[in-house]
Amino acid sequence: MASPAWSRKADARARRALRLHGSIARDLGVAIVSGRYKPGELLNGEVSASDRLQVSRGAYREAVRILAAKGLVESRPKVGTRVSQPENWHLLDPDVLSWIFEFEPDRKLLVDLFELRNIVEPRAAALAAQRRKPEHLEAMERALEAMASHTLAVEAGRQADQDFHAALIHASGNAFLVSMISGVGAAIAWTTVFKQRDNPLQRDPLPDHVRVFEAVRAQDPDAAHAAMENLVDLALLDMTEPPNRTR
Amino acid sequence: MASPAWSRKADARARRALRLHGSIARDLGVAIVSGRYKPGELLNGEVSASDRLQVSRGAYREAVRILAAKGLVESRPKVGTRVSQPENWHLLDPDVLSWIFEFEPDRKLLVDLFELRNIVEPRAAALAAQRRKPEHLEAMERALEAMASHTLAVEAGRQADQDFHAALIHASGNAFLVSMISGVGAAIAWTTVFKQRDNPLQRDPLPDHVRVFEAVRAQDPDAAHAAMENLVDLALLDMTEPPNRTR
DNA sequence: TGCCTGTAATTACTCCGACAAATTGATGGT
DNA sequence: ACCATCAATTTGTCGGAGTAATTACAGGCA
Repeated sequence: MASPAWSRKADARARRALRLHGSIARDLGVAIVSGRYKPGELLNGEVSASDRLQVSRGAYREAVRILAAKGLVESRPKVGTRVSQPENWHLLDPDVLSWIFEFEPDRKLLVDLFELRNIVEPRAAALAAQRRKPEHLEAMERALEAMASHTLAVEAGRQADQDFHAALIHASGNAFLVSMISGVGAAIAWTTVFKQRDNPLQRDPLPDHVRVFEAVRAQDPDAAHAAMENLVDLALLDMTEPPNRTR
Repeated sequence: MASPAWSRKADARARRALRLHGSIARDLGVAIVSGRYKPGELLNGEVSASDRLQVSRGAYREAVRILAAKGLVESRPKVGTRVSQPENWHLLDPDVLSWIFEFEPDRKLLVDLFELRNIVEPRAAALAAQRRKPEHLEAMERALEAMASHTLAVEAGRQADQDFHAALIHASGNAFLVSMISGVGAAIAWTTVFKQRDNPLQRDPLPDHVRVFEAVRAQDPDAAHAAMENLVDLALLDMTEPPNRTR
């Protein structure tokens, strides 16, 4: 729970970048999604809360506005600000997603996320195979090359992985898919950090990606669908396989 | 609690419910998603903007925080608050969705939304067929009865339609699907209002829903998938068929 | 010329203190 | 017992003042 020394500086930098109200929102947000504030629970009044946090009432109010915009809380005059029921949370909001997977790799939610990915990405790949334009192929190819030269163990490699999926989704031409997957991809990449640290991946994920790319380039929707389904399934296995069963 | 009609009074009530900062956020939000403020454009400074709107800087700032939380704008010191690129908008946020479809039934986005629904809902129905519990079946059955007694022309009927889909998604057991479809369903229901007004639906959508329900009750994933796919396809046809080609 | 550094100006950010509005719960009257 | 009214509490709104950060420009240096 104590933040390691290496992260203290990064924390401070992040806090400044988030502008106080943002960092307050983040702190309250993780407290909510991690269950420290339970649904239905009433937060402290604005005056006492802002006083306890040593910030002005305005800054605290802006933080609450952010959380309310993401469906985490609801404030009403006279009654106060209470934590919303989880079914009202905007789980696909990139910030909420990051707050969830930043500290709490909850098993159920992780499985649900991959289930969603398994539903959406194969179909997106099929659409991409039908609609992809030359620039999409170029972007995907660049990402594949970057994945080949780096690895998932380093930041650049994970970024390339994200870039590949992002380019593919863009090629699908559906604005909602683009909006959804950008945040989901970031959350998955975040969990990959832990995964790589605890139980480094042996299998090379590059061939799976190449197969998807080939199918998209060949304008074969069914093959793209199958290849992407296979990729996501394997990724889930990689993520959930028991830690370090060396043998 | 049916809203009698669009009235000035209802608007005023809604404004009060949104608490000024919420109504400002809504106004700015629709202005952005409708293109009146273009991506990359710089909004007026806080002082001039709040002065022009005749509100305090605090209220305006809270509105901007809401929009920033939904990815519509980005504000930085010294440069100001600028409209984000559309690919950064949180399109699946319920508020953003409602702002988009409240005034601008953009053809492309509507098709994209149904495409998303076509991807997600059949698979969700299949999952529901595997995981549904008695309470889910009861909720779906109640919704079907309500759909039968009312019609899509009245608010109660549309609500029942939404309830049916919501119950089915809940039965899928995937938290992210639940979070996504709640807002999507509301947006689609909103477009249905226009649709019903301009070109009333002849076909009775109830049998399609019943087929989905039967498949889920029978725990037949494939049948549920097919029935739901058929339902969504027909719904899109109903929505996009040429207006009033009576003959 | 080209790059680097320091500085100034602009803008959002934060704070403070006060009052208004709304809703709940109690209180009093019928 | 019921209804209307009032008071208290909490969020909502307001205005102004000062702070911090970032850009852009100017100047020095190679």
